Amino acid sequence: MVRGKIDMKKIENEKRRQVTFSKRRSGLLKKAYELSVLAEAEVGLIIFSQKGRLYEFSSTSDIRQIMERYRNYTNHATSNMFGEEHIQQLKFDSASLAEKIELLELSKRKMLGHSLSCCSYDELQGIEDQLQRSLESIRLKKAEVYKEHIEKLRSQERDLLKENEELNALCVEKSSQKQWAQAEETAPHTPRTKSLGVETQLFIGLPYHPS
Amino acid sequence: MVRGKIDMKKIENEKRRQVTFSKRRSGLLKKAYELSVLAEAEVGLIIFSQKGRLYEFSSTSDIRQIMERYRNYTNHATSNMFGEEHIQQLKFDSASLAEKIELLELSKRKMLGHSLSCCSYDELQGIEDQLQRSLESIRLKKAEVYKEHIEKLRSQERDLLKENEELNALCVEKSSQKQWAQAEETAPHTPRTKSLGVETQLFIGLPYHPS
DNA sequence: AACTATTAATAAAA
DNA sequence: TTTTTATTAATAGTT
Repeated sequence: MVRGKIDMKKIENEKRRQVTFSKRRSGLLKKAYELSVLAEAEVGLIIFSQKGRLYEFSSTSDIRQIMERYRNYTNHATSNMFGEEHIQQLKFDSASLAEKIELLELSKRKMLGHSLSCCSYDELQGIEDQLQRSLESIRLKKAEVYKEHIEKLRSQERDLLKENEELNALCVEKSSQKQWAQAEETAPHTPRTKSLGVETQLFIGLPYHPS
Repeated sequence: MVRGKIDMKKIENEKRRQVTFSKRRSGLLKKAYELSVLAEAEVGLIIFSQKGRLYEFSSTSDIRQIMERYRNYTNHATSNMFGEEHIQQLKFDSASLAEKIELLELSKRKMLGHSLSCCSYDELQGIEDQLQRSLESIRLKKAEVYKEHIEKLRSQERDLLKENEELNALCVEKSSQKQWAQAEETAPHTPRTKSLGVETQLFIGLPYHPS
């Protein structure tokens, strides 16, 4: 290369080898950087010295991303479900979820009237307003549910009254058809209704029907 | 670099960038090779072009060896980080966090008076009671903050009045010293203290500073 | 892809 | 190691 071009083979002189490693290493890292910048390429470079020391360059924040891309590129068959990138993603997800929970819990505590020490007056006012609005929503909803419930009961009542009426009519009809009039006179209806089960109670429950 | 040294930033001209990528890529690969030979280093180099094409160099037969070595080197402590068990754990964590968020968000929506459709009457009543309690907490806290604020203002007022008094005394003293007696009599001090607002007090209070 | 002017890299020395 | 120096290598712009 320079000033006495050297053979392209291992430098046997340890000192010289060490120096050359040091210089060329930084040159290589620099060139890797330049390529990634100038041509917007994704470059990952790993160097282990003879002594086992690690030097690296990555155009991305984490060289593992590039290693992952390499893995996907070379054998996309092997799903990357065990790739480090995937793990990093999962960790990141967990962290952001945890953060979200933190915020939600604080907000909830404040809504519950706790952890208020750090609140400014304005924030307190904001929470109060929100609670007031919530209370209104809740009360409206409650009234709505209550109304529905009443409505349902009324509707049931109407149905039952109607059924009752029909049953009464049926009874009257039957007794006249079969000409049990005499028997009827000596033994009025009451005993008959007495032994009826569930149906009967409804029958009894609504005697004051106006119609 | 050469013949019109270029800025170390992305080359915008696509053609030029492509050419530079090509030239520098081979230069980089060559240098990586030379370093691995001369210094007997273990070198792994991965390059992805902008179009996603892969170029690589490895001093070993398989760059994965180097990637593996890298992984061992960087997280020898967390050796089990690629175990399936660990991944399952992370997934489980994420899922339970997400579930927790779901619950918190629903609870929050209810507290905000939304998503009430699915609530029973009793639940609505419970939320109302809670909101009512929260509102009380908030109002107590608000009152407390308000009181503190008032107290602070009062204290400031006291301090300022005191300072004012001292300054007045000083003025009187000075005016008599300087024999301004006549001017002082026609314009007495009182109007000065009368119209004090918080900011104004400081503003007005200091022009009379003795120094 | 080849050429060439010019800068960058670096081997050797200090 | 770092700096200096002499020399080659790399490469930007051009053809």
